[in-house]
Amino acid sequence: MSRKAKRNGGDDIKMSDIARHAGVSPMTVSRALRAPSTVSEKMRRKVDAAVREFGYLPNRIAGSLSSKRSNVVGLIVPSIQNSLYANMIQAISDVLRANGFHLMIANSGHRLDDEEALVSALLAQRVCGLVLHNTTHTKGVRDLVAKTGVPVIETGNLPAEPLDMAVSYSNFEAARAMTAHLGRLGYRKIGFVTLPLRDNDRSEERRRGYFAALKELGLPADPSLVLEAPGGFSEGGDALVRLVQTHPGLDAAFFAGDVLAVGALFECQRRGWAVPGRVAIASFDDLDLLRHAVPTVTTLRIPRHEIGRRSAELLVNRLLGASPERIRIDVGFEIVQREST
Amino acid sequence: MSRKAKRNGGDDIKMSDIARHAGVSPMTVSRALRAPSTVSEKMRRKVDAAVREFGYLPNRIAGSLSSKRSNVVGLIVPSIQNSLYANMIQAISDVLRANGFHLMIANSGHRLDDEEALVSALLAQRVCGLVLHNTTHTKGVRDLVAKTGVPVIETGNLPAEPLDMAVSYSNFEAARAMTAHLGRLGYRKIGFVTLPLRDNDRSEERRRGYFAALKELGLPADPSLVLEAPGGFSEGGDALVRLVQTHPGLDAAFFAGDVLAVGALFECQRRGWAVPGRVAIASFDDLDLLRHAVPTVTTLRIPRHEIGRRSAELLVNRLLGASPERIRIDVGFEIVQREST
DNA sequence: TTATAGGATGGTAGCGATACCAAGAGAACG
DNA sequence: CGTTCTCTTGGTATCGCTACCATCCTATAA
Repeated sequence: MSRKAKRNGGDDIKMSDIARHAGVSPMTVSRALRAPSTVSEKMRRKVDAAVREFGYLPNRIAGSLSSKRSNVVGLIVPSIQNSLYANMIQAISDVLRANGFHLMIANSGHRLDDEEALVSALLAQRVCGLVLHNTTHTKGVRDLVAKTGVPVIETGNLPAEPLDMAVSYSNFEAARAMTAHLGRLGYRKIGFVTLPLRDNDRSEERRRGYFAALKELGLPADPSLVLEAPGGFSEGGDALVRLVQTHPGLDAAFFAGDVLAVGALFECQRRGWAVPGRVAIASFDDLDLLRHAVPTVTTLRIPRHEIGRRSAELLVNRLLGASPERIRIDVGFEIVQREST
Repeated sequence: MSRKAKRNGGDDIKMSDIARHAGVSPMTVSRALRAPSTVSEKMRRKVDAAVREFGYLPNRIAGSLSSKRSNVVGLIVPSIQNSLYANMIQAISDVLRANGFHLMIANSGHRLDDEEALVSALLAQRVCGLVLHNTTHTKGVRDLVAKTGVPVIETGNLPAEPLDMAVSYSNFEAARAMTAHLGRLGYRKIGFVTLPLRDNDRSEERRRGYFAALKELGLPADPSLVLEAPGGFSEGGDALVRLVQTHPGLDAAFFAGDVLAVGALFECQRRGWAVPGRVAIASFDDLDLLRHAVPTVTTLRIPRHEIGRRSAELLVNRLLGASPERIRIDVGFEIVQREST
């Protein structure tokens, strides 16, 4: 009673069966299915008829082995449970599907070692391309990528030296721009709440951007204005409360994660703190929610969908024959000024 | 310059190479990797050394073809862009990974024809199991599943007659329970806002549940109290406003989608309508957001994570040898009474 | 000691498709 | 009318691994 027994529900029609029943050679069946234009009308009709009659499903595993070509792309995200990745995944999935590719998804849980294990596993499955939502990798990952030569897209941040291709925005620039924006609006005591920094280059970059902007604004860099919080609504609220308590003069808070920002906003509503009267709130990433909350929340719009789309397009082009070259695309970002600041 | 050329970054070490370098037969390598206990300590060490030296990655495509066994499970969801599926996907992904399986994800965009095309495609990839977030299928899907005999999990709703295995809650019962709950709280004019009904048995079931509850409560079934809205915050707000305008006596609104409910809540905040003073709001699905919004929102807690986990567990058990049997698991739901009602 | 079982290895034959080359059938040409 | 060229079609040899069976070796029993 192996898995095998289960898979064969008694059918398992193969190409040679179709060929026999259609009165043609297996090669003709193969061609009729993959490149109909190379086969005469008559043959194609015979094959199509037999395929329909038996409900034949070509075995892509065999096809891939034989052609040394696969149509599955691997994607590794830190967490599936995050709507921010969802937009990107959707876009990738759509572009791939339109080009006959499939998507294998795995999540690394923000752990670099797990990323390496997953890259290995996906490569063993012989994926034809890889999308990594991460730009710092273990040596193992770099070696594997180099050795196998699979096309790789890195995203989530703009690496100085991409493994292969990168499509992203700069977390550093985005955080800097938002902080500068707050400064321009007249805020002088700006708190910063970051997601965990460990194993996460994105968070680290954002924090650097925040400090860079403070410097440019001529504001003091006060480390006690920076709080690290795990994701979640409550954590955002808690962080804001702590900041306000330790810094009575705080006039704005920049949250490097949209859920944190919304959590903070709710906390303000609960406590009756006017936003932005008592404290201004700025967020990172344009969650739909932020446009509808009361007040609406100032944030950075990151073109997540575009990132996904362009990543998949680059990958597909390469798989379809484009010559390999290091590409680094900066999709940029946009500050969306709303009521909360 | 085929894709092939790209894939061979110059390496492509195969099992026989490892065997040669380790001074053993290919079969021993195969066994050392897949069932180390069937190989002597000495052999295993030789093999491991060679594997590490060359950075050998077994070719699972070849393995699958040869063994007629695959370790990839296919998942089809209506849309990836929905945090509600995200919880389930995460759970599935985790369980599968812990058992050495991988996940191929596709989205049907709520179109049954697309679902069929995807089932075909995934079956052609020879996935060893299928999870469908949908319980009404085309004949084509039913035939394919029957013919190939792949284990299938249906979820998203409790089908009367599952294709194979089903893990879900009852949309009908859930909607009925919430409507009854509102009735018990004393609300008498309860609006209902549903997601699009077309090709979506879940929405349809929820609506039936709403009407069933009204009947039990002895309340009139007024079709004009039911509004169909595409998903989205704005649509939720719009729907509520329309309901209130056409039914001045409306005292509660039940939204069959969490985003709609939150949109309505924001609209109330904007208009200064007290919730639940002016109108009570109830939601479907326990988005984290609802627990933190102001006011917190009464809703139905659907154990999405558990659904994913149990689905994957059932699948894995079957793949590991459990005998096939129709299984239908009702994971239930829970009413979470909060401030909004 | 010889017989016998059982565990560890190796050899061989596929898995179901595709690549590549050879062969046959017409069409176009001088 | 034969030759060359192009378009279709078919045969054969893999692709890289695993199933299955044969073989061998060592340990235990008789």
